[in-house]
Amino acid sequence: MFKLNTCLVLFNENSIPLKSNFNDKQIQILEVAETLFAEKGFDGTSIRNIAKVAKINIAMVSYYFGSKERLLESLIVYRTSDLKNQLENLLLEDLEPIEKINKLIALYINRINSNRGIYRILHYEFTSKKREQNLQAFSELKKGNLKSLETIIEEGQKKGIFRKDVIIPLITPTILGTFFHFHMNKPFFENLLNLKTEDLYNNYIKTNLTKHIQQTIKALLIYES
Amino acid sequence: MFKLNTCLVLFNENSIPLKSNFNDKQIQILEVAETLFAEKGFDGTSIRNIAKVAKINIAMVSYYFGSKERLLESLIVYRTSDLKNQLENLLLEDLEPIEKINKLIALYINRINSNRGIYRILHYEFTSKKREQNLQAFSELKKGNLKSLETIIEEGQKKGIFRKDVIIPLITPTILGTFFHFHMNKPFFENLLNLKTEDLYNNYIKTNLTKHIQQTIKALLIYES
DNA sequence: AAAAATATTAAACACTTGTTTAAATTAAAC
DNA sequence: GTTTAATTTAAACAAGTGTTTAATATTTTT
Repeated sequence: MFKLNTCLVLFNENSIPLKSNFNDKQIQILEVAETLFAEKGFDGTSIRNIAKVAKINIAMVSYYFGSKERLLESLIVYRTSDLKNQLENLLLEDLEPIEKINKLIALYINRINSNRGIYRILHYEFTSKKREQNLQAFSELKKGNLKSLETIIEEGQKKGIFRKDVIIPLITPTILGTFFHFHMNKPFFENLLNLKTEDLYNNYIKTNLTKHIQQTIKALLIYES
Repeated sequence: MFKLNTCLVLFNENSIPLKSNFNDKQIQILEVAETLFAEKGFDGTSIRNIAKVAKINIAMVSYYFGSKERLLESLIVYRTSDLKNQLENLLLEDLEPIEKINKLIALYINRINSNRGIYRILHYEFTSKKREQNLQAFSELKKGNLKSLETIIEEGQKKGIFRKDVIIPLITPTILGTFFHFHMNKPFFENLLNLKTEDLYNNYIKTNLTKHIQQTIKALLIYES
């Protein structure tokens, strides 16, 4: 009588995303959900809320995704499926380690800033034990990203450019945490730094904030105390 | 017939907290609310939920705080009222600038880590426009904290120890953001760094994470490129 | 064009939400 | 000890929650 189309990304044995076959209607729902989840949180957003904005019937969410929880899962898959590849391509480029780090930072910040919604959601919907099940795929992504960073830094250490007493897993928190904390306090910094328009705000992130993070990580990796 | 005791902190013209006169019952409710809000978010926590854990009647929240929203306001007041003083005392200590910075970082991390709940709540319940009203008092706190940091860094710059091309308002995001991002991804790092018990986790924050942040900020402030 | 599969709908489901009420209990004041 | 005030309670309130159902409309396949 009816078909429940899960449409999740398929993974092979090496967990490389093969395809994410969401149809137009699903994508429409996903993008509305992304906006609302980011604005008001997962629990703060109701299905009726999503349906109204997306101009669909409330039953369509269950029909296309099964449940609200699985809508969130699908959203993560939809948004994180190609970051891995981008990072792996960066590794292969012919650049000095510090340049790779700078590019990695710029890539992270730009990517997160233009997919603001989903990363904000990831940043704090997945802390509670309740959602730890969904966390599996996300955890794999994070491990892969860390591996890429590790490769670059170890390369720099071998060349004698980077110091060896840094705790590599803590560098990601510094990069991403700086961005998130800035963005989480958007109204505060808009006011403090006179970033009256959305353009000014985004530009500040793309230039000053990115530069600050690059400067910080470079100093951390190179400075001899 | 009944008295509605708001019990908010009183501010004088200089917005210095005079006293926060919550009674025992209110504090009991506040601390349960803090735990639950931090665990499951504001919207994810129901009054019945709080009442059950705190072993009180559900009407008591409205009775003592007026509403769920005002319970959150009270919680913020209850938890943030003495940080300002601690920072101002640090400024007066007779220490080298870099030592002051290190102490400020340790103070921040320790304080946030032992009041984990409320800061986690502040970190992401106050981003949505919806709660911007409550944001006023919190914004004042942040401005004060920034002022303290600025004083220390400018002192170091005058002494010729610190470089002058750092963007001071972005240092707080690096300090706090690093901690928060680490803490937000607790399950991930517990697994990655083998922090099996709560003690091991807390100890890692108190030693390694704090050291990493101090090392990072020191490098940023001192390193000449 | 007929049949089958898919998409969409409004209505109902059972349940949870924050808040209020009015009665019952306990504590304080006189 | 009686009266007044403060606290606590169970019950009810209207509104909102995620999900399911069965009927209808649309599209695709034969």
